[in-house]
Amino acid sequence: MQTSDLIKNWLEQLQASGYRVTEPRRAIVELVATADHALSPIEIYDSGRREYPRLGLVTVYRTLERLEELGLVQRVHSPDGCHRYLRAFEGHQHLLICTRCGRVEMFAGDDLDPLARRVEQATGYQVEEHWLQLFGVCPLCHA
Amino acid sequence: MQTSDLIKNWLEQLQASGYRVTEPRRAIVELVATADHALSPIEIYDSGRREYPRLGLVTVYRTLERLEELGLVQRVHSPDGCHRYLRAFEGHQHLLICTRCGRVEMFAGDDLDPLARRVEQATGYQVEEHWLQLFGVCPLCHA
DNA sequence: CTTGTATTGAAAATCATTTTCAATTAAAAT
DNA sequence: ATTTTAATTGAAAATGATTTTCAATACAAG
Repeated sequence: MQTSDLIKNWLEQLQASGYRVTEPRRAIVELVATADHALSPIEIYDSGRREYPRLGLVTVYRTLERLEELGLVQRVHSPDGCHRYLRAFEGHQHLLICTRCGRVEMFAGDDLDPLARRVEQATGYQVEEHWLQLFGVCPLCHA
Repeated sequence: MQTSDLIKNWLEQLQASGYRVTEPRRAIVELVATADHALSPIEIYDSGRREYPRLGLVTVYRTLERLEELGLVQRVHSPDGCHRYLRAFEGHQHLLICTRCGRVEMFAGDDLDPLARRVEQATGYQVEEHWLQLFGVCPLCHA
């Protein structure tokens, strides 16, 4: 899919879910849908203001919330405790992070559901969320 | 190892690393070394004050920092973004954390290696480390 | 027992995030 | 096209977690 189509698609999904398509949302969607790395709310705010100067940080948070609801973005937990947001691909995705340059790759993780279910049975827990991250060195950093 | 020995051991390690053994630290170590679930700083503060009423929250944070340095506790990232601290165990363990009470179960390092190798081939990354946490509600918190 | 320094806790600062609320604006209804 | 109506917005203030500052305290070395 072309990036312009992706943006259009996200906006359509917002609308189809009963949300309005507004200028601030357009600016945020444009950034997040096309980003090649995970963005923090403040980064989105700063970049977004270049596109739409009246943008408020609160709107960034609220829009990310909506996009997460719709499964369009996924939250990334940084070791420092603050959150970043990444475009979600289909299905549940896990992260592979380069320990040298910080680049983030995603990979499919359906594999974990059987494990989660096995652990549920063994422990009696109701597993709600799982979080898997791999750390490694990306091909570019090998050189 | 007896819990009393564990506490003594932690305090000795603090001292051996050039840190002083103080009343506040004793109270904090007593709590964290013997806890059966991951504790948040504020929980440690509240419980710790029963043992040593003049305890300050700042000291809790600082002591946890020291204990983490020494590899005695490990930090656990909650989905809500705040941190909990857990006595570090030997070997590679994965965590299942109750999002209500912070109780932690451990399950054996069920082989993620095949997955890691598959991801390596797909991405060209050299995977060095993996980190898996499950979040859920424990049986006790269902009631 | 004295002394030097690590440690402490209260208060204030910082940082991420949420809430409140009056003004604005998208989109449905006319 | 214009009106209407409710969703949305952004500024400011509130919140919650964590960090910094700094003068007072207390551990442990001498």
